[in-house]
Amino acid sequence: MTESNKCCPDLQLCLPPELFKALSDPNRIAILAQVAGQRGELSVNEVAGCCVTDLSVDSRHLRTLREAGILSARKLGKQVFYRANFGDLIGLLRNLADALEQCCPGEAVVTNLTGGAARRPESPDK
Amino acid sequence: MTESNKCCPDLQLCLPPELFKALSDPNRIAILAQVAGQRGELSVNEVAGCCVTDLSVDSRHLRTLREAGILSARKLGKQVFYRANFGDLIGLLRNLADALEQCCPGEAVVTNLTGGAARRPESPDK
DNA sequence: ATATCATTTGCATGATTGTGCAAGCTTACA
DNA sequence: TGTAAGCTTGCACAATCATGCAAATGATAT
Repeated sequence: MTESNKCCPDLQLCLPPELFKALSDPNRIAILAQVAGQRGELSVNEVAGCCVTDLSVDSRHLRTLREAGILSARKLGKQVFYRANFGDLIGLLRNLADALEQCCPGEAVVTNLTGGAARRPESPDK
Repeated sequence: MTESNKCCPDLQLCLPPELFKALSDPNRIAILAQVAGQRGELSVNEVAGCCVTDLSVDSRHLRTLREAGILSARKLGKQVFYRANFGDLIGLLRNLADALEQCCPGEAVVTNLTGGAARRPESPDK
């Protein structure tokens, strides 16, 4: 490549692979939805109640989500309570959406306004 | 769990693990940023120019991103041109952010308004 | 047809990951 | 103190994945 990243050189900064990796497992998504769907916080035991996997597995998934900044944890007696870090995650998603939108806006925002002419054949598929 | 997902039972639908898995690799992120940073479209060769990995590897990464709906491809002669599906991705991210925001808004949006009392020690860390 | 360019695919390999079980650790309680 | 509850960690194993090389496919040009 002679010229690279003309219009949004730091788009990569909005796309942390570690975050997406934390969200790339179906069981972790189920756990996240479980925690996020609760008003307050959930203990490891409560979270594990909705999973078919071993409790130790769920504990590890919770740890992964916490280390990714998606959940936060609080120890209370014998139990550890998890809750969703909504604010951080929402902010990150909005930032990412905005960054993508500002990146070559001609392609981004007005997909439906370009009319049928701009439509292209999807997926060569072999 | 006796009761599950009180306030947002279908949050999981906004969190497709396959999409996040496609975004979970640093090299794929670099490729995505490369394609997204371009005004138009990029051939496989052009994309590969910015990567240290083998061209066949980049071809596979592009395929992964295409199958995740993040990129779309168009064959032109011998070459295959990729471009970012900005609209779809932006919409998905915004939907997800909105879903999270509407999910237990007391916890989500006004994190700073709850005062210091609700603050909890982060990360038990062992 | 032959050669060349652009891309994809088959295969092998090393690394990472998700999982379950058992053991360990921390806290609460008798 | 001892015992149990709640959670984490060590270990092993199977599965997935990222990677590079070589071969194959598709398309254009000679």
